[in-house]
Amino acid sequence: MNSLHFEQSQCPRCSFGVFCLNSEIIELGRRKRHLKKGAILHSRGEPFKYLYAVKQGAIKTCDTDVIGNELIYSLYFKNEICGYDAIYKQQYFYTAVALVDTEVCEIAYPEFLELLKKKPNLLSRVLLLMSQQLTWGSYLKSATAQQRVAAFLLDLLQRLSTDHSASSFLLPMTYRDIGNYLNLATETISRTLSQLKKDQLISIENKTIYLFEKEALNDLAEGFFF
Amino acid sequence: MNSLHFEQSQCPRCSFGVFCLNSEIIELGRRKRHLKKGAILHSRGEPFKYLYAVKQGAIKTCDTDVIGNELIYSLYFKNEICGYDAIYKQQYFYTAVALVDTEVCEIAYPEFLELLKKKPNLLSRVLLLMSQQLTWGSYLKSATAQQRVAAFLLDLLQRLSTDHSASSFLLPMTYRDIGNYLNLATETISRTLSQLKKDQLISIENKTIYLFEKEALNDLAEGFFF
DNA sequence: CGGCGGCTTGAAAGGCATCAACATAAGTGG
DNA sequence: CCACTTATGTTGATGCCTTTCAAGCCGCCG
Repeated sequence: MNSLHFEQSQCPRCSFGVFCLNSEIIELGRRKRHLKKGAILHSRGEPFKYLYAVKQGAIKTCDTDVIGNELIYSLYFKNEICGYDAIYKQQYFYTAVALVDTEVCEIAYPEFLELLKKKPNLLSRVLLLMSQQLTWGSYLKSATAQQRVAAFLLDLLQRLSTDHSASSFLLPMTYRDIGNYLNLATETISRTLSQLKKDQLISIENKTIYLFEKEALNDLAEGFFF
Repeated sequence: MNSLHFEQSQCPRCSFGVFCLNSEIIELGRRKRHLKKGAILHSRGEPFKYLYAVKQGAIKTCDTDVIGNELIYSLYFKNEICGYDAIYKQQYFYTAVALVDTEVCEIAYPEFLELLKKKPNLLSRVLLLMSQQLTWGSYLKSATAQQRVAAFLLDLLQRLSTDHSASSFLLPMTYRDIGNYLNLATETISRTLSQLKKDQLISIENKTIYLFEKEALNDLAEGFFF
């Protein structure tokens, strides 16, 4: 689909995908943190020190509004880097929480920056990946619940599966989380997924979601993918 | 408010704000383009060649869905850089259109990258500004029309005014554009603004919007600013 | 086994979209 | 400069989608 997938297979030694270049980053990110489900990686407003590379599991960045509702701003899965948004204010912009048991690598920003200055190839890749994050969640602008859910499913499939032909993934979050991410009530998520099941586009067993009709889902999502 | 405003005054010779460093960028961006209101800067899917620094005016990046409705993904004003999202796919992710008569500078990406490799200080700044763009539009996740409109007004005030104490700005777009950006109907924008006028929080003369009660607006916006 | 969180389904309420009509402003051509 | 045309903004009435509230079921973990 794009250049990223090709390059992800380059380095079999770690899970950093394109971000790994001659293992420098591995050295930088050698300090691992293990987070239990629900554990806080960092809180909003804390001084920014580390980027975090997700090696296993899933992270949400979120915030709670005045009424106490949670809003999820971004999701980060395996091989994705979390924390770029904190560079600007030198504070974490959101609170980051583990959605499931998760393993991350700390990447100290000053060292990261030094490395970028020394390694031009790495710089190109980092800009590439930051650019990618600017395009994330574009489907959140779509109007109806069905559009957003369909696009979300295709997004997750792409980001959670290792090979292109995959058509199922393990959902690493609750319906409430999905709702908080898509700006929809939990009940709406449930109802929309039920409808998609009834229409034979997907099936769900426990936490595994199968996407039978990716083309049809993409039509519903108004062509955000493919 | 943050480090950015301080540094914006460093270079009086151009409008690049923090992005300007010892004038290298000026050299890179010396090719200007003048766009009439409504003119297309680039279309979705075109090969990515240039970043664009907005020197005057305003740019929207948008797309039209299946039904023909326009969706606006980002807005770029004076001193802001447009096009980072195209790095990832090496194609422009959205169509960019001038909202008013606009002047931009072309920055060829290969040269830009070379310059970054040579100038570490510039690199830090670029990462800072890309980081900032990751935080843009976070208020689009808020629930009600009033919240989104209030946050939008504060956002525009901050980005369109040169000094902190300003409390008015010239709206460089139509209500339809605002609606397409906030995912609200034109009529809803009109009604919401009318209500804010009635509540004495703002006033509007022609295209100039005055924000009398920034604190109150911020309360409505659920604290996205200040 | 009990309790709690997560999921499902129904009914009702509310906010925003849509449609329509009109008012006003902006742009165009004579 | 004015008349005409088009785009933009305003206001009201109606309907629909999603939220909210409520009740019940299921699965998981202590």
